[in-house]
Parts: sequence; C-alpha cells; structure tokens
Amino acid sequence: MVLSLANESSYKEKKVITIGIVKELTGLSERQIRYYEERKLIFPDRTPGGSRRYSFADVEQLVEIANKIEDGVQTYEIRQEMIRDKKHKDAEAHKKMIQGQLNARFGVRKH
Amino acid sequence: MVLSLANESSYKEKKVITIGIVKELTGLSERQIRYYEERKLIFPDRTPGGSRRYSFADVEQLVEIANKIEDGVQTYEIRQEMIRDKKHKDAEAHKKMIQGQLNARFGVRKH
DNA sequence: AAACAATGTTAGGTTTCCTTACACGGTTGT
DNA sequence: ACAACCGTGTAAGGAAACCTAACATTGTTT
Repeated sequence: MVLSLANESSYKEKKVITIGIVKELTGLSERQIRYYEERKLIFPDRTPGGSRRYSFADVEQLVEIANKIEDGVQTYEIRQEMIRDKKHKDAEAHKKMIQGQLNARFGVRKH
Repeated sequence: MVLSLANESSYKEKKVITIGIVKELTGLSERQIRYYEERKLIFPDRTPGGSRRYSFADVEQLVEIANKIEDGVQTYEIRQEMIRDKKHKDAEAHKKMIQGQLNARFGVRKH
C-alpha cells in the first residue's frame, strides 16, 4: 500500500465543490439542491463565509435522490431509506471490527 | 472492469475547485496561484463568468511547483522541465499506440 | 378544504473572485 | 553598478456567485 494513494481515494469525499458546479454536474437547480439539504438528504460543508461545499460523493448522492424523486418517492421516504441503510452499514462495520479483534487475539499471527 | 469506475478515476482530473479552496488545500496565496498560471505552469478552466476552476491534479501540481520554487528553481526552468516531461510522456504514448496497432494485426487474437 | 410537497422566482445582501496597477526586496545580466 | 527581471504583497473597483427569506404555483395527501 502506497501512502500517496490515501489521498487519491479521498478525492471523492473531499468537500470542495460549489453549488454552481454541482448544478452543472447534476443538472439540478440550486433551489432543488438547497431543498434536499433542508430535507436532510445531503450535508455540504460550509466555508467560514457561509458558502456550501460539496464532495463528488455528494454529487452522486444528489443524482440518486433526483432519480428517486422522479420515480415519485418523497423526500421523507428517501430519508427513511437513508437511515435504514446507515444502520445496516454501521452494523456491518461493527461486525467487522469485532471480527478484527477476535483475529487479533486468536487468529493467525503476523509475526 | 466496472463502468462506474470510469468516473471515480476521473475525479482527479475534473476541474471543479475554486481558487479559495485551492488556497486552503495548498497553503499558497491567491497571488501565487494566479502568478503560476501567468507563467504557464498551470491551466485552470474558467466558468462562463470568468472564475477559475481547478482539478485535484492541478492542486498536486501546484504543490510540486511551490516546492521547486522554495528550492530556488525559477518558473521558467520549471516550465522547461514540464515541456520536457510532456514530450517524453507523449513519446511513450505514441510507442504504446504503435504497439497496440501491431498487436491488433499480428498479436494474439482475442476471438 | 386545509395542509403539505416540490419547485420557481424575486429581492436585497454578503462573499468570493476578477483584473490592473503599484511597491518592494532579491537575483541576474551586462 | 545598475537596469531588468523575479516572485510576492497589497489595494482599488467591479463583477460573479452565493446566501436567506418570502411569496407563488401546482399537485398530492389528509
């Protein structure tokens, strides 16, 4: 594993994109983008001055949201889904961590 | 090969970052960032309104430039290096392309 | 019918960015 | 030595981009 790669892979999560660019990338209106934030579907960072900054992951998320809304799903339901997914993901992570600890004590030694 | 990965890998090249964020990411002043552009070391896109937009690759490039300048290298020399590197890279690409064409005619068939 | 959902639009204000120009101390070339 | 250049700071004035709040509209629930 190369160290500089730790950066590259985090490009996707870095919050560096303005709403104007997000609008270009997604085809959504600024109104829509802000509204989905109001409905707690998306969580941009803010500059000290108060401007929103999004990540590429946020942009992908927005596209998914827009698709669901086009399919008639309401923001409230989308939010419920997100919460469900997050719980599931957290449980996975927890299981993995426990497994890691078990391996550390009883698993194959590395040295 | 998964299609959605074609996107992920291009995050690095997409010009989506404002100069203010670049300043934060690199620690350089806006003056420096613009000056390196004036010296043809960096080539941001522009929005229709004229604002600069950088990629993560540009940000990395800027850090390299700043390091060289700290080492006393002049922008002119850095530019020469860049041109040399680009020529080398293009030659590589050309060689690879020729090789690809040879393979297509005489190499192992895929079907 | 009243309430809510999703979106557009407008208004007024703030932040961020732009170019141009001058200053200045250090380096280079003649 | 002195003119020219290098890299950077800073200031001014203006334009672009962003912000919130509010009201309007058209559907959809309740």
